[in-house]
Amino acid sequence: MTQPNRRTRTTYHHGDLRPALIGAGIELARTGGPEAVVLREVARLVGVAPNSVYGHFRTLAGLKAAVAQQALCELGAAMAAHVAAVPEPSDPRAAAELHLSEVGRAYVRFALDEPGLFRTAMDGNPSGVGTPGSPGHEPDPDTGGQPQPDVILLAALDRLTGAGCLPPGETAAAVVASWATVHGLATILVNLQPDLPVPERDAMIDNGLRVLLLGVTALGRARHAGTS
Amino acid sequence: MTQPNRRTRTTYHHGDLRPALIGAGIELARTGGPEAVVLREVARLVGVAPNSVYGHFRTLAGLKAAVAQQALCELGAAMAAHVAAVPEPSDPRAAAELHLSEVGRAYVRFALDEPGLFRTAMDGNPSGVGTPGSPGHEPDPDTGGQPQPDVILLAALDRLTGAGCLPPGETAAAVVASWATVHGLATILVNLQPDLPVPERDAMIDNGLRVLLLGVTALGRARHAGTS
DNA sequence: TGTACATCAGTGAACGCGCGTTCACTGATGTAC
DNA sequence: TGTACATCAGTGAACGCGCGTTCACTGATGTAC
Repeated sequence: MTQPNRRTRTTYHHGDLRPALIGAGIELARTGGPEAVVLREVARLVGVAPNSVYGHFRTLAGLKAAVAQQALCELGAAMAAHVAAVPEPSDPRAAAELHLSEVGRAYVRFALDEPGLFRTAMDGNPSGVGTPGSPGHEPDPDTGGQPQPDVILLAALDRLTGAGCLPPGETAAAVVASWATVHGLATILVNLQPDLPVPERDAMIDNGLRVLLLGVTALGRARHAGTS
Repeated sequence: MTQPNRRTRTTYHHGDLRPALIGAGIELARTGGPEAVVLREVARLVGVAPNSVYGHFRTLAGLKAAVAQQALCELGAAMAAHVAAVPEPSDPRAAAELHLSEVGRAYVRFALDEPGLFRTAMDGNPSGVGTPGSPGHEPDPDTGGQPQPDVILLAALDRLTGAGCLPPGETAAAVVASWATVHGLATILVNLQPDLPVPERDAMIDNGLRVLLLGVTALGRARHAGTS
């Protein structure tokens, strides 16, 4: 947290300022959310004059966008790690269903573990995360090979389709329902119910994911009826 | 929007300053969200000295809380109005299902129609809205008889239970799933996808609500299996 | 009905603060010859 | 290998701003006698 400041540093040039600024922004965001990412504080943390930020970003907004992008990457990485750690049932249908469930759980868990980063990722990020698969969605260029949350979700749904649990024509519905459920759970628990005891909180997550899964898998059975 | 300012006003005393401050706060929140509710701007709008606010609120946070409470009331009122305007199918099961669906739609629609107020209502409002029916939830005192969003949702689920579409033991699951779906839809559309074309947006809402309903009604059929 | 006086509701001016951003600058670095 | 010089990366000081809050105040109101 304490970086070499001008006094401490031996070199005049920092050498790697841009990533250092983003890193400091991440630390501030982790603790205090997006509104804690303040130019002067970032510079202070890195040990550099406030205006030196302008050598690397045109404006504070630029730095904040980079920090948000980074936070989003951390979300993606956390999801990938969580999912990779869950053992696979042998039954392919059960495996596909559990997979979706755990992708969602990972999303919510990240929001709870890192509320500041979660809020930052969702802050100045109008389309960094979004409706995956919606028309006009072009892949973000500078993710550095990190798995993106929306890609992970889409993969989980593809797998469900492959296992015969979800008709291909209903991917859009499954995407939006999954996304809404997990994002709703996350924002409710983080912003509206931050002090909920852990058992209640976990029960909410379990219940939310359970109903989601029932709904998504029911899409296949209800293809004929027009319930909208 | 232009209130009598000190020049315009004939009386020295404003006479009704507290509600006028809240009202001005609401107007600012409507346009610019919670961060637009700024003490000096509120006072300016009402036509009163900045410090006069302290006669009615101990601090800016107090005023903002009152504004958030008011915004929440407007959400409840909008939901009640929307639901009242939807014609009832004669079949009680269909009616109950449509009812829940429309409660959810009203929630999302308010968020889209009044994004500033929606964000304000959800801002400094850790438990004004929440898990209805969760233990420790005491009714808010000064709602002035307005229907509250969580009460409306609970009523919709009760009705579903009455129609035999939802086992009583699964109310908690249905609550959290409904809440997460509609809150997720609302925050995604308002914060992350603000520029989505209307048809796509409406399709997302329809799909989200459709899957929610499938999931909730499936709770009855799947009572035996332990999918969690 | 008239007057003294406590209380109420709002005023005016000022405070200190931290912010984002701009300016002209300087120390360090690397490349060409 | 040595030196001139353009470029790069960060410095230091200052700017104007709008903010929330505090202070001592004053005009208006209502009640007791």
